[in-house]
Amino acid sequence: METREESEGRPLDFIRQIIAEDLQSGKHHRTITRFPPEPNGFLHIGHAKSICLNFGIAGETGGACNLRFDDTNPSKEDVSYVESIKEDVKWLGFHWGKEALYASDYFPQLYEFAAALIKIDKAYVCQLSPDEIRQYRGTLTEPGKESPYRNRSVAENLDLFERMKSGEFAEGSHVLRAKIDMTSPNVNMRDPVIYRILKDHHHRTADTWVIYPMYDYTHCLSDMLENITHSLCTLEFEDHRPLYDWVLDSLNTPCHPRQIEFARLNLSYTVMSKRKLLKMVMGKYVDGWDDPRMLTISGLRRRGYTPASLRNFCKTIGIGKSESRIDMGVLENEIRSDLNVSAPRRMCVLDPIKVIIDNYPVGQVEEMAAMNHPQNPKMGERRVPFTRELYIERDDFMEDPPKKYHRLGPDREVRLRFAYLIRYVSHVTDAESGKITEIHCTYDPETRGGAAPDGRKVKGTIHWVSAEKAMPVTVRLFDRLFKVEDPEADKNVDFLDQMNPHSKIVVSNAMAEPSLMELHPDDKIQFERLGYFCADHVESLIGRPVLNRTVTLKDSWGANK
RNA sequence: UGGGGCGUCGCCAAGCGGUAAGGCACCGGGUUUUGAUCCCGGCAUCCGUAGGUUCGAAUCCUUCCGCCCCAGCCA
Repeated sequence: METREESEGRPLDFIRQIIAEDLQSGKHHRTITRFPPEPNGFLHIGHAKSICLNFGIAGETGGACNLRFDDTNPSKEDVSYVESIKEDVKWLGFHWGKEALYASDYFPQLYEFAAALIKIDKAYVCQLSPDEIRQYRGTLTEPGKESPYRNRSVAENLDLFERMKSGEFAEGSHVLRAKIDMTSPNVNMRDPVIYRILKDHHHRTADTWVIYPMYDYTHCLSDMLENITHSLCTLEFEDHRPLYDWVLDSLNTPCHPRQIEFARLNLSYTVMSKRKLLKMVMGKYVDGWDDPRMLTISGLRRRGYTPASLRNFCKTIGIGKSESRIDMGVLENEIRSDLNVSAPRRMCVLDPIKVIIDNYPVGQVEEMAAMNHPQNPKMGERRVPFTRELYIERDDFMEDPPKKYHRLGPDREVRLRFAYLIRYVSHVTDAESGKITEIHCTYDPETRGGAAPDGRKVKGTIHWVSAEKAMPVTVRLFDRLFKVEDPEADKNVDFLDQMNPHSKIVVSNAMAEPSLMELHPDDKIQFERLGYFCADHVESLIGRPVLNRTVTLKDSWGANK
């Protein structure tokens, strides 16, 4: 019973249950997991799920989690990716042992294991062309047939494999195959290729090797060499588990990790495959891997998400085997609840309309005290200058408002947050454009700070900024990258055609309160009534912030409009 | 029509033979100088389907249905 519950009383997922049992039964005394990214792209939120799982389990059970780069395909991999991956894992708040590991470090051992497989007649060099290999493999419903090279002698195989390694043969001319069963109903077991010739420059081993081991062969042995106890991967590898086990069993290794598969993460209104993300980056559909709209770790970081919010998100969605698509709202909810307690409040007007307080002295400036957080006085307050001419949000005035509209309109009185109650007098409309250019109001001097001595109620509270003292800032409003919940649902439509053309709106002349002068890159704030924003850590300077909208506030009014 | 998986509230997800947790969303109500936050309440007589076993089933057995993955010298 105890093993099913975490300290917080949350039930254990099926993987943690298995591990708890293994620990209790004494099968293992310490768990070692691993996070094995291929350095061929940036990490995304789906990887965060795996990272939180693997590092999380290690942390909870006093074990360890290795960061191991699965770098067996030099044609797709690059050092720049290993750097970004390390940075992202660290940023998420996790630590790997002594140093990062690389499958490529095991190439010499892997080669020896392959030779050993040949010696026990469980691997052979095959000279069928890629095309022929496919034909010989059979189909899902028909068995394959054996390669004519399948029954070479051990000596000949050893010689050929050695010559593959020495670079004697051309790419594609020879492969090493496991000798298993061409009639297996599991296609992965029909003599899978375990080594191929690739004359590419490897980011770590340079030109030392011209033969590279395949994933199925490499992964299990790497796990074994690192004494991994539980090898956690996604569902599509379920069919590969027999091969994982076959390699280790055939080599009779001293350690045999247990592979367990779980469902990968899908989120609504986005795509998660690295291939597709790469396509968006290369095709300039977004501004790079760390574009704030991207669900990459670096994109989310730049957007203003915190490590804790991502970790909480992963905890919330849980681990299971059923394929799911999580609503974006769940992710947004996590960052809101984090920023709600930590982000200082500020005021900014995105779409300014001028308000003139007719009875306020020209040239007078008052410094209004504004709390940095309504529920947390410890966060202190700042002063916001109030003057005769102000800006309010164009949305906060309506000529003919409905009853339920809690803002400014003809004959209405509203509160300017932390300032005064103001009453509508008149407004001016530009004859040509029909746009309202200014609104005249009067203020009640008795209501300084926003409270009416007579206790009268007003329609609502709106944010504002002094027209003279405001600082113009650039604000970017981000929205979901895709128009549809599942951009991959329709196989006949290119996912790129489903992108949301309005996912990034740049507001270059928003008006912010002067305290934003002090904002540092990466600082996170809430603009009252608008949402959470952060100073873009690439493009901001102190005194000249570029703000990214992380997420809007919940809006029960906008939703009913 | 080969093999491997999965089907519990709109979206996730507990449940492990004793009579359906929780979160998000949604709907009410209260507080509020952010239509935010916070608080209170509501939200599956039912667990893809049809049978069976049992005193008792979402949990065990069988049938059928639906969905996903696999035929890279990618991972």
